[in-house]
Amino acid sequence: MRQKRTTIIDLAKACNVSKTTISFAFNNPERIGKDTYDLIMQKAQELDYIPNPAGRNFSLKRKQTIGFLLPQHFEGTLSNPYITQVIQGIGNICNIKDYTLTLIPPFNGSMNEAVYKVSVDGLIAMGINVKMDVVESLRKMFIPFVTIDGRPGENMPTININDKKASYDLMKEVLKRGHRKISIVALKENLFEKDSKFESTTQIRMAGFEEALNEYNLSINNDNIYIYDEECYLEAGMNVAAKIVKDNKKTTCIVCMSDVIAIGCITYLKQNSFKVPDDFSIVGFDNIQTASIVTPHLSTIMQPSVEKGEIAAKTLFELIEGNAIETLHKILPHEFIDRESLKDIN
Amino acid sequence: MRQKRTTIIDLAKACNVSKTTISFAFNNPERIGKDTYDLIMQKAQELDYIPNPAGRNFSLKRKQTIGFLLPQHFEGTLSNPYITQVIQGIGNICNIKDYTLTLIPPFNGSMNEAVYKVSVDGLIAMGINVKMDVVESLRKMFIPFVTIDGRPGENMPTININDKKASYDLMKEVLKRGHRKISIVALKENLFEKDSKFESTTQIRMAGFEEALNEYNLSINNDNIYIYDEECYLEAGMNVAAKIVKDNKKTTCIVCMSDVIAIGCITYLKQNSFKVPDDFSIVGFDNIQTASIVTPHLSTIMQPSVEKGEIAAKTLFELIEGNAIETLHKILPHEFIDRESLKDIN
DNA sequence: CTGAAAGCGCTTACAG
DNA sequence: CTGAAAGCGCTTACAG
Repeated sequence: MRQKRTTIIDLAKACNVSKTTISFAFNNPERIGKDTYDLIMQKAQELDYIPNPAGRNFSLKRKQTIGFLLPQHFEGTLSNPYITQVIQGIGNICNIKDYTLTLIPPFNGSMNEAVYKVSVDGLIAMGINVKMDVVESLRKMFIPFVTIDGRPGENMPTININDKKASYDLMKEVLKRGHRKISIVALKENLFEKDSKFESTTQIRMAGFEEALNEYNLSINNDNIYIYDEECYLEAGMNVAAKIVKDNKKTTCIVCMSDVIAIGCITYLKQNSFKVPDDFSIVGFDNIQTASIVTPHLSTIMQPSVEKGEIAAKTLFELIEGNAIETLHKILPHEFIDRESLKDIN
Repeated sequence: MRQKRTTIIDLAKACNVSKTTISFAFNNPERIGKDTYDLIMQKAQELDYIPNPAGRNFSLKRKQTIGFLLPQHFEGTLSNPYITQVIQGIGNICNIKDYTLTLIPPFNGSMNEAVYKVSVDGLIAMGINVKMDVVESLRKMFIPFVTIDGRPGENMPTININDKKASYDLMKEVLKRGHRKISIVALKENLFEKDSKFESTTQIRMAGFEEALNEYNLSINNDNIYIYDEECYLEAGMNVAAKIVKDNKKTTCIVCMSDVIAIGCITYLKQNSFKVPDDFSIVGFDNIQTASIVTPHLSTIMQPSVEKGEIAAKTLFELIEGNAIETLHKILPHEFIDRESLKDIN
């Protein structure tokens, strides 16, 4: 076996033709003579020549890949089925376009550094805001991008559900069923959102909760409403349930901003001989598959995660191909799914 | 705002220096004078210059990304938590190396075509065999690669558990508890394995099952053992459970090659008022997180999925960096996890 | 401390 | 039908 990969020059020499002709053989065979073509293909076989996509892509000023900016490191991102499903959706479109999907973790904690070093035709991010550094970098680099669960801003395509309404709907259900002592488990803000000057999804959902609470003369600062912040892991859900039990505030319902956390709560409570929903009602957010597997089945807000990814990717490809996009800020439907974990205590 | 991305040439002109100097400013600032450096940085700001990683990478003959060859399209791959965890493991190492991870779906159904078009420093694949086309292509392209759950072959690093022993252990437990009428749900072979001349993980696990069965004077062809092939989806698990019920062969235990399928079975059976494990015992394979969430908790074979990914990635980076690797074929430990879904019927 | 030039592996407008 | 040459955006050995 040879020592280095065969290049177009090696093959050109071996065939006594120019690089141009080799290139044509592989990309526009109709432009060259049959004999030349046959010779080239035969020699290509002999020399194990496979055109190097890196060279081709560089010359064509494209990358044949789009990027997905992970909101956190891999472990924190891929352990959340909601995000995994968004990635599935993006992937479905990549499949159609024969593109690959580059997963981009923060480079030593910084999204912006990651963006600097990355080579993609376009980018999808979660939860970014027009005013963030990343957005400015992306613009300087002329990299098209769209954001999922980010705040709509000028000239930045976004895909969202109506988070405020969704969380309002969720809390409203909880209140309708008679719950007045409520523990809210919010999402710890991610890397993008650390900067408190930006409105985050967490904050928006809080506003939705508040609106529903107000209708019942309650508010987030009320003595009966308790707030917890957690990372989005099953274990975090178990820990927060332990805290809630220990705090002993007579909470009747735990409202989580994520199914993963809600399922963690259920798991902990069951392990510790509490009855769900008799001792504690629990609701979640996202409607991941496990929500309908866990016992009791989790009542939650369904959001179309795969579709979010698909629409984001479709939009991104429009941008990459230089086409106009119909709607800059797309809002997808959500729905309260009533299963077993929310009890009517009226 | 300008119309095109600023290049090194634009900046060189604006600063009245050579491209070399610009390049040094960004990569070896100690090699140039302070004044020149300051000027360059200031102009870079003004002109929104960010070095183009595509150019840099191409020049350096690297890609700063490794690839993961998806065994199927995105949806089928990412909906399996086992694979998602392998990807997490790979990602953990990418994080350390400041590399991105490129997910590569088959290009119109062909892994080989995908490989042809892709530009990565190295590749991790699942379930490939030395004799496959992909392997030959990868070699022609001088792309280092390692395979997870593939058949060990010369000069191809592999990461596996001992699948034969693991499935033997699993079946042995089932038999020890008195089960004699057993339905086995095998994995439908994936793209890589379609070619029946290659030994697949499915086949190896079957051999492990057989070995245990033989010890009890049973065999796969025995009248009491029923074989089903299914894709690795929850829905497929539900369907196969329906079939098993309908076939009415007095099966007492369903042995699945994947937790996803096993959980699908449980879900179906519960929905249809069967008791697990009283009416049917069920065991799985992988030990995904949901295995300990579903009721009854699933007894299964644990395999270290995240670690598989991590070791694969570490090995790949050794290859990329031209270092020697200690063990060509790594075998990781597995373990039978006894939970609630396998009943002793002795 | 700085620059001219060659090179990374291709594509393609242009000429013949 | 085929080729010489310029170009994609950088890096770097070499010279001064």
